Amino acid sequence: MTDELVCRRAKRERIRALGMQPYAERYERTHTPHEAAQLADDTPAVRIAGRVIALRWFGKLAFGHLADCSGKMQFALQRNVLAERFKDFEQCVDVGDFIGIEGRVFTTKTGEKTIDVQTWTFLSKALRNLPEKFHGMTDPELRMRRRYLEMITTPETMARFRDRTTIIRAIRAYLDGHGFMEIDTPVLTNKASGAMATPFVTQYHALDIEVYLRIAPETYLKRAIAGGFDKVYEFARSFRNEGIDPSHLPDFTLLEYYCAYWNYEDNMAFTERLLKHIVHELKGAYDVSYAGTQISFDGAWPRVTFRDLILRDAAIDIEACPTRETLLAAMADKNITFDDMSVIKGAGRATLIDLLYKKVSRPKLINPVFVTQHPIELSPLARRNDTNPNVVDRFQLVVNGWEIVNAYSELVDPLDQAERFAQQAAARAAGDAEAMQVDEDFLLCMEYGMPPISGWGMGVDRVVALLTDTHNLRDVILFPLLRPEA
RNA sequence: GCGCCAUUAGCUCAGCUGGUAGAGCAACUGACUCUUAAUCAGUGGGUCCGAGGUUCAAGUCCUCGAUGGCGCACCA
Repeated sequence: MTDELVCRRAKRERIRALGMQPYAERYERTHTPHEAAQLADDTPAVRIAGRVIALRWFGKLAFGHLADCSGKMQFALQRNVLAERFKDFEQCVDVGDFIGIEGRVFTTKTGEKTIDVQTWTFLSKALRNLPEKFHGMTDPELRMRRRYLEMITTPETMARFRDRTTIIRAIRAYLDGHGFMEIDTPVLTNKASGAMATPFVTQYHALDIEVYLRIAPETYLKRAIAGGFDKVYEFARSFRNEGIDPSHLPDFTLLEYYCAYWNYEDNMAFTERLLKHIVHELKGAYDVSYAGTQISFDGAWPRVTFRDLILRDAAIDIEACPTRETLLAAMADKNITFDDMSVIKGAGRATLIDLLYKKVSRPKLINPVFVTQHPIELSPLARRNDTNPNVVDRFQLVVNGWEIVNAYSELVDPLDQAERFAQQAAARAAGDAEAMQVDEDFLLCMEYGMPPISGWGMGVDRVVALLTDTHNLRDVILFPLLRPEA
């Protein structure tokens, strides 16, 4: 054990010996530190509580700061005011401890509002030192493993998580204000459906079955529409058994909503209004700076089809390439290659289109753009376009090269849905772990009838990262998953 | 999964071509009634990520492993 640990444990006993409780039960506050720092001089009997984050001793005088989530306030201890209790403080209180203080407000020579402590109460002993105050914590592993320390030492971190809550509240308020109803659907499910992703699997002992953590709430929210609700949403914590990187988490917040009688164009219009509102609520403007580039949410957001986008960026017309082979030939003709060419080996035409899009187009989409009319093979739950049966009525909102929103006119034709599931099942049998599982229960629901629907999924963590200029999704969630410490 | 990089005191980091383990902050002792990265004097603190290897000698070089970061791939 280090010196510090030994010493702090000894102080914990000294606190008891002096008749105090090292872990007190409660403390009656009159103000937060932030509020108290606004009070007029000579306001008496101000009581605040918090963590001691700094202490400076001058023999018979000491200054320190007490902080809570509202902010911090300076306090002064004087021996000629506190008498014996001055020495007790010196012997018992360390940076990191929680204390309550009561005193009178004054302003120091340097102009800082300060509480002249008349009495103090020990609240809770910290047995470990806080990280160094000047550099704070920079080791990314420690910052994530002990996020609470980063929160204490880094105000920007606190601000970021406050912004996250502000954004989520604003979204919720907007949806509630537009007639949507927040509902809850299962996390443990029989079928991992609603997206193409590898699920987490676990065992449910009571029913003796395998269950899947949801990868998306989609099919349940649609069941709720079938049941008669016309506008529903859920902030759905979803789980995907895939890699962790700066834009992917195994455990992330997927907001989905569904609205009866809308098509994807109604949905696009609403999406644009919703997101502009959120950006403005948080930033007070429509411009956002991200990693040094300016992103503008202002003006009407462009809408471009998959076909036009690839035509523009790669000079390939995907409609003129109806097969995998013709498309590969066109790509070869334009000298389009991938770092790892093995990815195109087993890829069908639709997957190739998707790869092409991610390679040549998506990284260029910085300001918000709606990308529409995706290949049908990539969209097993989306409604087929009425004029072109090879594409679906779908859009993705792309910002900063990230897919933020994925939406479509929902497929509500049970026979078409059954066919799409069959295609997915075939792909799955052929070894595609991410192909969708057949969800008979969802099909049954659809057979009883669903109205026209358009719905939507949004990566909340990505939106928060974008609006807070955060470059790794693990820094917009408080406690990311890491391997256990050795 | 693959590649590159990192890991030294509680925290932030130095430690060159191999030669007795260092600093700042934090801690401890003392001085100090207006400081705020307080200051000054002194003291203690190390499984140099782990296991092997090369060498007279390894924090340093080599191999394997652990954890983390970044990039690639998969994916929102």
